[in-house]
Order: sequence, then structure tokens, then C-alpha cells
Amino acid sequence: MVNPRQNALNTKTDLANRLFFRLYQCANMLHKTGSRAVEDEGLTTQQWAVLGALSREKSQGGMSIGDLARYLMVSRQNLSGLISRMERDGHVSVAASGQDRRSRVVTMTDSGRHVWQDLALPKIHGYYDAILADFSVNDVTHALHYLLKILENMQRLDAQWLTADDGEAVKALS
Amino acid sequence: MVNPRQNALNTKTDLANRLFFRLYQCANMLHKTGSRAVEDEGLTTQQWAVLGALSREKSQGGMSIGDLARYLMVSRQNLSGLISRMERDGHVSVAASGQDRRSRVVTMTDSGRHVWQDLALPKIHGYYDAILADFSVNDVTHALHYLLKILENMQRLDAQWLTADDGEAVKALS
DNA sequence: TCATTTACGTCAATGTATTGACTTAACTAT
DNA sequence: ATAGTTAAGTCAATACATTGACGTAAATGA
Repeated sequence: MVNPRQNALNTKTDLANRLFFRLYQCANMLHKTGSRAVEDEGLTTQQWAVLGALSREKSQGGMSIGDLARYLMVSRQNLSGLISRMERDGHVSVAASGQDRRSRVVTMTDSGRHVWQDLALPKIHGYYDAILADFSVNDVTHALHYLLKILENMQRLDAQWLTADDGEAVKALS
Repeated sequence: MVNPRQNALNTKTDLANRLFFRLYQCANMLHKTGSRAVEDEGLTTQQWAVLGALSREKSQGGMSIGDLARYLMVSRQNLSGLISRMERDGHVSVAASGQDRRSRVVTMTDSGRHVWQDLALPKIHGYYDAILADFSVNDVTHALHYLLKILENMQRLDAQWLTADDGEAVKALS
């Protein structure tokens, strides 16, 4: 006997539905379990992402709020508050830019670097091990590849929306 | 010549780092582009998830706040506010449960069902098409498989944390 | 039966995320 | 040079997300 609903199962739309639902759940669980992994250090998943960005060799000289926002793909308004809390907690310091008087440069403090390197990173590696325990290197590579493709397409859609919105504005003015 | 940093590249830890960073970015972009896809209907990505849950045949009789929270993997405190906003906007109605006087049952209103079926679903399918345009059915299947594994491991870690926390509480009492 | 425990929902505090509006500064194209 | 545009950052309003604390109701166990 064939399941009468079988036509609707395993179609691309049905699979897409399940994929995005799982991505939604993953997003919730990432923020919950990620923050829990570094809560003893007074960090959250988002602050972990900021420290990770600032700890790269490429950003030894610090990063501006705008650079960080673009890198992490969040709004600069959001970063503004996040950086304020991290400054309050002594993890980062903010200084005026010599080049651009509008810009403010965010750098890790010595304390922030200590928290990141010595306290948070071991916890984070333990977190990776726990989540990816049954993943082979090949599995991680493939999962990364798919996430990257989804991300690129989301960015493309976002960019299209921005230009379409400009078009609307222009149309409204004419 | 071998890149001196090659040892650090493509190791499982390095790949894990990149995977979780991309997952973090995907989470941000999902909420941004998903909400944008249904903004004309006055919905957000989260409200879309709620309507999707309530529209299943399985939940014709409605779902309690707690059931919804477990299904979507968010806290019931969060759902409480989300449902209030959706009730305010007329998408769902909340009624007392006949079985359990503590419980409140959430159901889609006729208006909510109209918004979901006739307005939001076409937009959502367009969103799926835009993000998964260059995915084969096989690609979607594999991506779904990896997300599911990550999710299962995150849930396991979450459950372990809960029992470990209980253990701490017990230890503190003894 | 009656005390303990567990479950359901909400309130409050805090952190993260968005858009819109605004100020200030840098850039750009006459 | 100067007007117009773009870019950097912040403030405000709103939505989403967490934990902790609380009141009420159901379930459990001696």
C-alpha cells in the first residue's frame, strides 16, 4: 500500500520546510548552549563571536563597529550595544580612530585576551567536541559547505532587497 | 613550499570553528531575511514558525504554550510573550483547557489561517526557492541530515547540563 | 488522605536583534 | 570650492530570547 500523502513527502518543498525548521531550531539551541558553554567567563555566544573576530591576526590593530557588524552580519546598532556591555565588563576597549574621526576602534583588553585565550577557548573546544563528536572531518567539511551556500544565497537575497528598496524610494520620488 | 600555517588549517578544530561561525551568521540572516519575507503580512520568522506548527493536521485541536515551546525549542517564557503579540494581532486565540486547568490552548483564528495559507505560504515558498535555487534534492537532503545531527547533539548537551545542574543542587543540599 | 513534587503559565530583569531617525564627518562630482 | 551623497556611530521603539521567581493546579507517594 502506498501512503496517500506520500506525494507530498520528500519533495523539494517538503525538504525545504524541514531544513528551515531545523535551521530555526539550531539557531535557538546555538544561542542557548553556546552561551551556557562560556557563562562562567561572563560571556554569551555573541560576545564569543566578537572576541573571536578581534583575536584574529588580521585585526591586531582593532576593528571598527561597522567592520565588526559587517563581519558578524548583524546591524551596527546591535553591535553598538553589545560593545558597550563588553566595554563595561572590561573585555574590550574603544578608542577614537586616527584616520577617520567618525570611527571608533574596538580592541581586546589584556583582561579580555586572558579570558578569551586561557578561559573561554578551552571551553569552546570542549563544546565543539561535544557537538561534533560523531562527525568525521569529511562530515564537518560537507556541513560547512552547505551552510556556506545557504549563507551566500541569504546574503544575495538581502542585497537584492536593499537595491529593490532603493528602487521603490526612487519610484516614489518621481 | 608548504604553507607554515597549513598545520592549523583543515584540522577538525579549525573546521569546527568555521562551521559554528557560519551557523552563527546563518542564524542572524535567517531571522533577518525570514522576517523580511513575511513582513507584509505583519509576521516575523518566529511567528511564521508558530503558525507553521499550528497549521499541522496533528495540532488541529490547538497546542498549549508548553507544547509549542518544546516543539520550537524556545523557553515557555519566550512563547508567552510571542503568543501575546500574535493574539493582539488576531492571528491566534488562546482558550482555557478543558483537561488541565493550568493549561491554555493556542489555536489559529480564521484570520490567522487566511494570513498563513493565502498570504504567507506563497511568500515562504518563494523564499525557499530563492535560498535553495542551486540545491538539488540530494543537496537539501544532506544539508538537512547534518543540521539534524548537530541539533540532536545540542539537545543532548542541553539535557546533560540540566541533569548536571540538578546534581549540583543535590550536592549543595547534602 | 495529605504532603511532596512536578508541571503550566506569567512577571521581571537582562541581553540580543531589527528598523527608523539623527548627528557628525568623509567623500564626490561638479 | 561647495553642494549632495555616502558612511560611522548612537538613540529610541519594538520584538525575540534567556534565567529566576512566583502562584496555581495536577500528579505522586507514603
